[in-house]
Amino acid sequence: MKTLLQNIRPEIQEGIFLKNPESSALGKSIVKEGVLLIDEIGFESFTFKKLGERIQTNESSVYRYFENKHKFLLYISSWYWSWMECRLVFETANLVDANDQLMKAVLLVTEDTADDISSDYIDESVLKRIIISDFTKTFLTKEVDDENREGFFKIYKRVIYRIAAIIKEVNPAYAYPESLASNIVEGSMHQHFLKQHLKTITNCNESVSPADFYLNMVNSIVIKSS
Amino acid sequence: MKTLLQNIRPEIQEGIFLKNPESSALGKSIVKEGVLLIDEIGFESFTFKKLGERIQTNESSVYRYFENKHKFLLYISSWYWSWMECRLVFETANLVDANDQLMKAVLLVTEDTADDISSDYIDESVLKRIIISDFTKTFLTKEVDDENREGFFKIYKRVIYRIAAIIKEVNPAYAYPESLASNIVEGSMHQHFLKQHLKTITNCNESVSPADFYLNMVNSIVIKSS
DNA sequence: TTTAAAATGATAGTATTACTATTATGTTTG
DNA sequence: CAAACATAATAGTAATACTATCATTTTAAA
Repeated sequence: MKTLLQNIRPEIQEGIFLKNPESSALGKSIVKEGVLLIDEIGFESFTFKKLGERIQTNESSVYRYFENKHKFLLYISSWYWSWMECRLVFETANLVDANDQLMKAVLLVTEDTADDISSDYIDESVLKRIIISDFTKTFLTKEVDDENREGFFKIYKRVIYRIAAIIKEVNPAYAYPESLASNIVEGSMHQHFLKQHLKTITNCNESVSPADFYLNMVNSIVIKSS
Repeated sequence: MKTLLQNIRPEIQEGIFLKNPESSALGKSIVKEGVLLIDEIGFESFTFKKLGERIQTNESSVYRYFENKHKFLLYISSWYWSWMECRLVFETANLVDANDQLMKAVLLVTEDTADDISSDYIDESVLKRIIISDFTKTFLTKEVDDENREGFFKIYKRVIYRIAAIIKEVNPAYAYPESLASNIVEGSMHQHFLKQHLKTITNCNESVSPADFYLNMVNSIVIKSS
């Protein structure tokens, strides 16, 4: 499993990058160190100038790979969701029971960290922190409709469709499979954030994880009523 | 009801503004037109310079009321949640049954728009659109812990506590009242956004509202199992 | 009604951001 | 070995995100 996923290269939508960062050492360094820098200083303070200084290259070289930092965030987000989609496929493939598939899928998208699998150059646990804090910023913009049309959220949406499909299989009568799927994915990121920063408005803590909360939710809504 | 809420002035946490915008005509104009401008051009493109031009005042005058646009967003967010808290209190006060209180509370925080009540100078339906697109940006920053310590999210958290309290009353055995409350509030904003912009990953549309989805959720999770 | 205080307006200035353009230098590959 | 390509270095622009200063207008207190 480890080696299998290690060699998977995500297909990132045309238009997110100017030049494929996978195609060169500099490109990989931009992505790897960019992720670390965003984690350290936050997306708002992150600039290509600072990244250039960090990896001892020129600002203009970074601009040859990505138009701007928003596109960079889209790139690493697509990377993350592509990796998540892979894991969803692999880890539910061998499960015959739809209920088991649903439990596994919900666990995967809501669980704390997944350091069991790691790519050669991107630190997934750091990436996950960035996704929790910054992923919503990729679509909470005035350009969301244009960018959606260009397919920039395709992989993310595919993850939602996949979970919704399992929900439908478990309970075909349930009226809101897509909403529930998007609520679980987006909501679990929110609960992770609250657990770290606004602890009083969540029940998640060291002993209770967002996965517990959402597994319970899915059980009550989809499974028990079926 | 209308007149009652019209006269309510929200208490905004010390430190969010430099000078109370409620204290002058210019201050009110900054808030009123600032809300409209953010709605028109988006929070990312919004600047105090543009706002100054719009209301024919100087950029520096705007800076006398708010340190920066992040604080401005915090201000209008506090305003919104303060108004929501008021409505929660008023509209559940006369309900004796906890179940009814919960349904009403969930309806209030998740429903489409609430143009039944309007303040003298802030357009609530426009404000709600901004909250849906931009509220999460108030806390998805590196400064969230400092700002939380300063009480900048106090009113928002109070809204969550209130809903969580009703959940507990309806079903004291339920293990995740705060998480469910924060999931409903945050999640409904997300569903509203999806309904507008990423329609394929939600079941909400012209005929199905986020309120339907969350009322169903609450019914399955809290009420039926109690 | 005067006068002092407070609020606003106008102008200027700085550092940083978010880029684009140009040219030089190094590095592959056919 | 040369052409093509990638990167480095430098410079430059417009906009952003402010701060400071000082003049003018408004308001409120004596």
